[in-house]
Amino acid sequence: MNENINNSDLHSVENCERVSEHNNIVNEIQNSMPNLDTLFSLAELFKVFGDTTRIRILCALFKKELCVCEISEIIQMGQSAVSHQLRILRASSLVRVRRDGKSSYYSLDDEHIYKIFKLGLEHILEKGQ
Amino acid sequence: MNENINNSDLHSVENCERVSEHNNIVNEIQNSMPNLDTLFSLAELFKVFGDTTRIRILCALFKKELCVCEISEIIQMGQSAVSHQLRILRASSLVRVRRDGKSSYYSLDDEHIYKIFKLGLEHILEKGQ
DNA sequence: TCGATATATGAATATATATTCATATGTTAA
DNA sequence: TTAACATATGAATATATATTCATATATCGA
Repeated sequence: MNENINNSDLHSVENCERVSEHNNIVNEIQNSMPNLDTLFSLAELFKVFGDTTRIRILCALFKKELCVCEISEIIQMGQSAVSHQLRILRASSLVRVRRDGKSSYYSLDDEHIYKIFKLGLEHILEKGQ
Repeated sequence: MNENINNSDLHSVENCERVSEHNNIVNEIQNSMPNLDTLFSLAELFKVFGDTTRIRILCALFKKELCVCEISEIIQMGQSAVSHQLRILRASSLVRVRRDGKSSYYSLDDEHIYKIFKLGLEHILEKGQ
């Protein structure tokens, strides 16, 4: 958790050199920013994308709906690990499940995923990894 | 690190019920996926977005170039913490620095950031946080 | 040069989290 | 109902990482 904002721990960074502008700039930008809850949720979402196993699962699901054991084989990871990660993806509404007999079939639950994925790829292609 | 793929540790998930299709599906999708290095880099990139402090820094920089002590005040975090996070943002080519006298001025280094940010916001608005 | 300011960074610590193991739950077929 | 299969999940462990503290580096003015 990185939400432990503790003013008393802050170093005494009062004002830097551009004194007159300084406070105006700080206030202006503070007011323009989304509230902390929103930014926290946003970070939580990207955290879900920030794991190779989950990225690989999402990427596999771009093609088609898959059951857990198929995902497990495709990305060469144990069933348990895959299930745990699918739970996280479910909790973020990135995938949905459909039960059919003994199997659970997972599919993407959001049209933003592919776009985010693609923008990320463009960034690393341009800037290098 | 989550790259320790160890086949010998995998459970004996050989085939699920749809036996005939199974191997074809697995192969087809494995072939369609970007290589592991690319997906690893992609996860690394999103990991950078997956922290509230860094998201707040990026969000502050949407408005204008800022020096470290301004960022520190805007997001109400210590100078050291901010510097550490800026280093990570720099390493991912998400921000760039310009030195001017005693201050370092940071700005966004990528036009994808805002788009990714926006898509993420759309997701949490639709799906709830 | 010296002191003040701004930033950067190594080390330590606390916290978060991914994987594994063991096992529970749920489903189907015999 | 029992056995086999598919998936889910709690607990433990190992690893990663965010923040803080102390301190180093860099720039400027007196």
